[in-house]
Amino acid sequence: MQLLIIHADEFGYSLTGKTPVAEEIDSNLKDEVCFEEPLVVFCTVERGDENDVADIVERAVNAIKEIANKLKPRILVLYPYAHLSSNLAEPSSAIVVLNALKTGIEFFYPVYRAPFGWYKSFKIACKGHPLSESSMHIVAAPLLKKTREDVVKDVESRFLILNSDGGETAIDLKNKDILNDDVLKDFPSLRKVIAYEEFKVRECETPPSVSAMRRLEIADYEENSDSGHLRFYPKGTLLYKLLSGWAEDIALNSLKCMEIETPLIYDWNKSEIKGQGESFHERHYSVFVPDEKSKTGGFAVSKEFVLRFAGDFGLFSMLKDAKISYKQLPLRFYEFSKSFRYEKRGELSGLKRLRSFTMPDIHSFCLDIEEGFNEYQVLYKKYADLAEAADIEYAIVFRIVEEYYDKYKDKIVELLKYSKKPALIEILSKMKHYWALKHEFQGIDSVNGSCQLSTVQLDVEDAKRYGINFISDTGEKAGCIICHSSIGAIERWMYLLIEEALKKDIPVFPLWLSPTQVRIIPVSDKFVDFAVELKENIYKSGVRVDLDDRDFSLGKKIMFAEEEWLPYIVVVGRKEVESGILSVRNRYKGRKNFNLTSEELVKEIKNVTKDMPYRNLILPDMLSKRPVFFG
RNA sequence: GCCCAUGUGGCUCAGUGGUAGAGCACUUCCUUGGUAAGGAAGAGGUCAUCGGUUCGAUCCCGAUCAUGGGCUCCA
Repeated sequence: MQLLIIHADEFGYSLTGKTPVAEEIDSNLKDEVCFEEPLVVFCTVERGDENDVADIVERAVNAIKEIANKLKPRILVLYPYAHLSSNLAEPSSAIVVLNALKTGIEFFYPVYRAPFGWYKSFKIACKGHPLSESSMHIVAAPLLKKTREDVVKDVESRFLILNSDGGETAIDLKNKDILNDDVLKDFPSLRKVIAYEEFKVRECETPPSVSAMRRLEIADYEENSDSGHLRFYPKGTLLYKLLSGWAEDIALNSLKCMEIETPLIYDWNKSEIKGQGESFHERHYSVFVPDEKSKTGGFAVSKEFVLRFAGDFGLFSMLKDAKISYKQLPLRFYEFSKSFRYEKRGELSGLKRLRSFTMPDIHSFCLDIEEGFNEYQVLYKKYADLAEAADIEYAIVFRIVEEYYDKYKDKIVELLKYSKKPALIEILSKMKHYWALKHEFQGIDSVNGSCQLSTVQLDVEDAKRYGINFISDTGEKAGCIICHSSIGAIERWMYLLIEEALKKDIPVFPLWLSPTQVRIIPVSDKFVDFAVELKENIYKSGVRVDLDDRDFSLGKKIMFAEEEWLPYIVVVGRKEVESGILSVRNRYKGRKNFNLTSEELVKEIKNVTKDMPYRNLILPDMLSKRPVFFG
């Protein structure tokens, strides 16, 4: 809310016509009014003010009261004035706020409110003394966290385990013995998540991926950046691109989402941005811009931007302005976006917890809960497919408001059937956040820690809050049901892929994600020509293949390949040149050697990686041409 | 942010109140090999940074920064 307050000798206005948003006024009211010795409060209600009318009004009333007490005007004139801000509230909510403000002021001062939405001509004679003019920007308190805690205080939750056959077992999370209960005996992954998330059981070990990500030349710390911003070497970049490619494929080819791209920085002075920031505990990066008017340099005081801390801003802002008909629903959008959160120093951890991370987000805007739930199921299944394809350990946790659980339990069971897993269900006595229902796939690392990957949230409130409406079949505005979802941060997938590999005796990535799929090692440089030809042939079939042409002994080159977790190692020498049969070491089969032709090898690889994204190698395929990034 | 631990060549680590050492990697040479380390030589370090104590600090003390763990928070 923006206020311009003027202490005047005289103030008068007359109505000259209606604007399209004019409020109805009492016909008895005079068209022309004049006040002596008033305090005129020009007031602009801004978008976001309606979120917490009581708070914003209280603040405005206090500010006005403070000035009025000093100046002792005869009357206060509350004058709706749209021109103090470029970020106006909806007219209907502006009227609500203005009326509340009038009521608030009436308690201590006589007040007159000019009509909203009329063209008016006005005359004002400002007194001109130092206190006679002031302006102020009233924003809601940064108290959201507290108020949320207050809201959450009387939300009760209970937990149960829901099986894919619909069977329920209530569990008491006050009692740690549940971890050894028979209910969890057959579901070790779910047990780990409950232990880690609910009982805070910690192994106090460093996840081995923290050093492995560097040793494998996937990711590394970047000393010239801030903590929590990593650099990715070519192998890490390939992993990242493959995972992103998968996310994109789901979004664009399978779900036919519209893809958008929105800014990375947003105006911190906009109330909707600030409002969200507060719910993230103001853990954002601030971006200041140079003050162009300043001759001595420095930053513009009036401008502050934030690096976005979630992916929703751009999309929501775009849709707020869009004209949407019920006939177009559901609408699906995809955005691949980097988010920035200024996490506390001690919260950062390898690839698990970063200050910048990448989220491929899918949002579906739906007609009603039914349609929302259909979308929910579609998204859930896609994300479950990825978790299976990436071959990582995960468990499912649902969080649901009681009434929705009663109504939609069957649909959840359907999803659990699809996943062939049970889930931990948290049932909330009432709404705690904007969602009525959400689930998380909790990935599990090699030290029994867990972290959230994919999530889908059925949001029944935000559309109203952000003004995302569609026109219904009766021609009225209605709020959408929003399905928020993300496959999860790409960096976290990388984290869990490395962790999952390290749980095994012979660590290895899934073939479709292996930076190099086949390594060819000539026995000596006499066989390099043959090896190059073989490499070219395999490469043409769409397999990531490279060739170790360095001057190391055979044994050493094998060792290097093993340390890189190479899935297939092909040694070529005189025997292979003569017979055309390759000796292939297969890491998925206990590093045993098999005799295959190159066609059979390609066929096997193609078969295993069927339907998965593919990208070419993004490193030189001759190892002698590759720099050593680490070690 | 708080508590604990760590910081020595590109990597993994020894070591000492009198300014440093190994293995690997790197460069050059020899070796032309059959499934986890063939051989030799060379080059590489203000011992995280800044202060303090000391005749003298990489070592002792303090602060800062970075990394890991716990709390808190979270995708």
